[in-house]
Amino acid sequence: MSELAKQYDPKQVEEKWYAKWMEEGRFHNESANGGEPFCIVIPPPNVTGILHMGHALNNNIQDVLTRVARMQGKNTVWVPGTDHAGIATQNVVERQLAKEGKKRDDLGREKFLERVWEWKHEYGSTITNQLKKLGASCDWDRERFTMDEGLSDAVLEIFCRLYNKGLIYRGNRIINWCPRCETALSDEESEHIEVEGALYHLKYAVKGKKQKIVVATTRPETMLGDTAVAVNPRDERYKDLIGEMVVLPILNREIPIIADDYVDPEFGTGLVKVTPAHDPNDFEMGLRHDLPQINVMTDTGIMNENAGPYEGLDRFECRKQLMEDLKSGGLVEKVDKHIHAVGHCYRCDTVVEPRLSPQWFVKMKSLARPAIEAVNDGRIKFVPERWNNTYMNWMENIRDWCISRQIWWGHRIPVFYCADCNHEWVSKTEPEKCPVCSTGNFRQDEDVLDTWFSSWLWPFSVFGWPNENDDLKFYYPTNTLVTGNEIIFFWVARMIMSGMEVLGDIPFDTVYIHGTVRDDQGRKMSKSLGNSIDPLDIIEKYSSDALRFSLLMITATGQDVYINDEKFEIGRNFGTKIWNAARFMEMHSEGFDVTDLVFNESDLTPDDQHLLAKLNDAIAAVNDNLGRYRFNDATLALYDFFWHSYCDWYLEYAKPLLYKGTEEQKKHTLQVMHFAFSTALRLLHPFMPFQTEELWEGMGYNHESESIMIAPWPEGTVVSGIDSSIVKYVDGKHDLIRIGRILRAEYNLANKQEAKFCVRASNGAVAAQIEADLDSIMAALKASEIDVAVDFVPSGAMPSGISTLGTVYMSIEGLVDVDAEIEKLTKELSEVNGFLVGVKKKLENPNFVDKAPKDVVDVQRKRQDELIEKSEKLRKMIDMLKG
RNA sequence: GGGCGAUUAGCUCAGUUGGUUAGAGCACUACCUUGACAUGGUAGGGGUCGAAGGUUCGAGUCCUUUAUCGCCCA
Repeated sequence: MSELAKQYDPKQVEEKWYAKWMEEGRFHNESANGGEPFCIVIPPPNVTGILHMGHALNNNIQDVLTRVARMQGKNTVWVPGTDHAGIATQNVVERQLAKEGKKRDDLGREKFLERVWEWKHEYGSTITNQLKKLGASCDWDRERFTMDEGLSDAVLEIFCRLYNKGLIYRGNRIINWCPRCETALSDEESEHIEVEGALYHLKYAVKGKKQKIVVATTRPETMLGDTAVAVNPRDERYKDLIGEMVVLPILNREIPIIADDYVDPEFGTGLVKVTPAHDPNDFEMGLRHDLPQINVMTDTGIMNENAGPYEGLDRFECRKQLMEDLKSGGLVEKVDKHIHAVGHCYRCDTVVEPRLSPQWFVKMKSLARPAIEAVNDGRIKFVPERWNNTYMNWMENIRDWCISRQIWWGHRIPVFYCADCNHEWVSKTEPEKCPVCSTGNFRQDEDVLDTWFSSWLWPFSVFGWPNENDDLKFYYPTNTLVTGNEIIFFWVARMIMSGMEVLGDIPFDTVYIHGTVRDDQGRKMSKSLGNSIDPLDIIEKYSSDALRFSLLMITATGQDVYINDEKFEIGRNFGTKIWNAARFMEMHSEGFDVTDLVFNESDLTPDDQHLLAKLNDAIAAVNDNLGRYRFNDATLALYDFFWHSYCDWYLEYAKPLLYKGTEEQKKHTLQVMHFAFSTALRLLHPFMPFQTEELWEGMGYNHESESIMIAPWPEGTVVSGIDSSIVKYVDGKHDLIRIGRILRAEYNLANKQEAKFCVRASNGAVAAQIEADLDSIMAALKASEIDVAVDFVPSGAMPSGISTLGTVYMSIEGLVDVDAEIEKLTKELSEVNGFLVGVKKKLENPNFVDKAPKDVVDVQRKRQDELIEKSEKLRKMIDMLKG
């Protein structure tokens, strides 16, 4: 046993152990080692990312699951990695270039990609290094990156397979376009945010009539691309207008009034403008009515030549200018405030422009079917279960996935076009010639794939798919996927689909969805709000263990977590408590052999049994709660055991034995203590890996296993032969001690003052139990003497309280100067009564009650109640003393 | 508009299948530097469980209605 520092120094300890674990290869495993597999794949963070509290929570949970499985002896692998975050990373490097006054086009595609790789090599491991600070026991030998050769191969492979199956196609459709990133986005990447906009009511003239009609729109600038006006065919108001032409203001284009069921007669005026090139519904309508599609904007959101006089204006500038022009032409009926959800780019927050554009899509319907079944029949379980609904709802209404992006950083679409014969084909490798006409005159598609098109393969691509191999066979399907709700659609659902499609099997059996980490006002942590709490700061200030333990303790299953700095004191204080308990044991363990913790069960005292029963309970609680992903309850059980059962009760019980007991008693007590402590330490390890390892070594428990990481995980009942009636007796004893302490507190006995107690036990058996156990009770109560009798009758000044084992009396004779106490209390009583008279007088005065502010009156009422109570208490005490 | 979640102590939250007196941490009050620990100990105050109705021997928990807040989808 080495000597424990008086104060625990987490910084040095945490660094030391992580390095050592790495060095000893404790995180690594492989299929060849056999056994029962346990595997988690990390939700790969953005390579541009820096660790935030959400990551901390997410990885904490994964690490707990991983460490438990490892201790259970499973062949455990937690695969780490990052994704290449196409748009985000490209943005970062473009910003870098901008500082040099350059654009990506200045470099060209190849040179630009070199720059991105340079950036990746320099900064790309920021987040993985931060994960190490958390204590994440990832198998770093298996670290993957979605742009790695192997994973890129998987992407091309699946693309070709789906293309050849007809599940990938190119189509000219309305997609979400980010004018800042200049790329298409998938529906999921356009975040709907409620904004206060306006509903503009515009007047269009009906051709050949004096009549003007009014259409309502939220995006007036798209009017320039209108090719029809639509009404509901059943709308009586406009029946006569169907088939007429209207003249589009400004451009004076003549467009028809059409009838379509899509139009909601209740919305706006019941007349809507139709812009097939800029709205998905209008697009559909346009197809039904064979309308022209007029795109009025460029890639960067500038009005194009179709916008007539507005060409060259930014879309929002155009909106302003156009409205002014219409207003001065008397063509605006009104402008109403209107709150609506507007799509924003999830990478740069720019307002997304729905826009007609040729893009690549994945047909999702047939992929979704087996994925729906897998969840429906319970092969994949969501925890909490309610996320099933979210998943199902999305899956059952799934739309095709736009996978092409007009950026450079990513997997280039492996589609080739022949310039001579127009043949289009896919190839994983760079082709030499057109397979149809053999010309070398062909080109590859310029676009790259959505980043999620690589991460949806993650559970098997990390194991080398499409190459068949033992690791893939052994670890797939993986076990638990741990993630936040915000990527159920982006990632979780798609992984299930790809897994079912490619391997015909689920990618994981459980999806645990944890909550979002928020600040203490419930706001999402964000850089722009400046309310982020950096996990690294918390580690610096408290410790990684404290961060981990606190975070799990305050995170109820699936609920959002509200945090502030102070919450992490929970974990720090808990760590300190355990450290000091260990130091206490160490102080008394000189000459004690920690390798011999086998005690004779028949020698167990009531308190021993009570402690060991609580240990059994804690083991059951931790295992049960982990099984149900109730991490907060698991940590609470540990907290309660260490702090209350172990420190508050057992350690205090042990003190007299260790200080004054016989050698036999000392040895026995230490055996029980070390047994319980080392067992509980193992139970705590997944939650506080560093400190538990430090203590495992410091206390000398490493004779059992070199590292606590691989010590056996406590399961089931670790001590048998515990008599539940004795455990119940000790509960009663604790209650009795509590009552005794209340008496001491009520009479203000100083700590050092010993008091005489009497217990009228509820029956003879209990009396005998107490008699046999008197020393420990006397120590806990600082009693000079305890009389135990079933028929005790108090005499003199003996206040009492009722405990489950019987009535407890405390003699205050000699301890309290009765006369002086009576005098003191009487004085206090008259003072209280004086106040009471004053308050009553006030409250009986109707002027006061009616005219004074309610708050003030309430304060006085409350004060009256308090004074009455106090007065009665004092009178009782005085009577007792006079008694 | 549809779906989901939340509403319990001053604050942040637990409360599982309906079951004794509704718990924890923080904060607060009093006392305590005793021999592990003041990042601590002992004791204490603090709740009409958002509102209304219903089912039940019994409701924080189940049902209905409703209010407020948040999230997702359209």
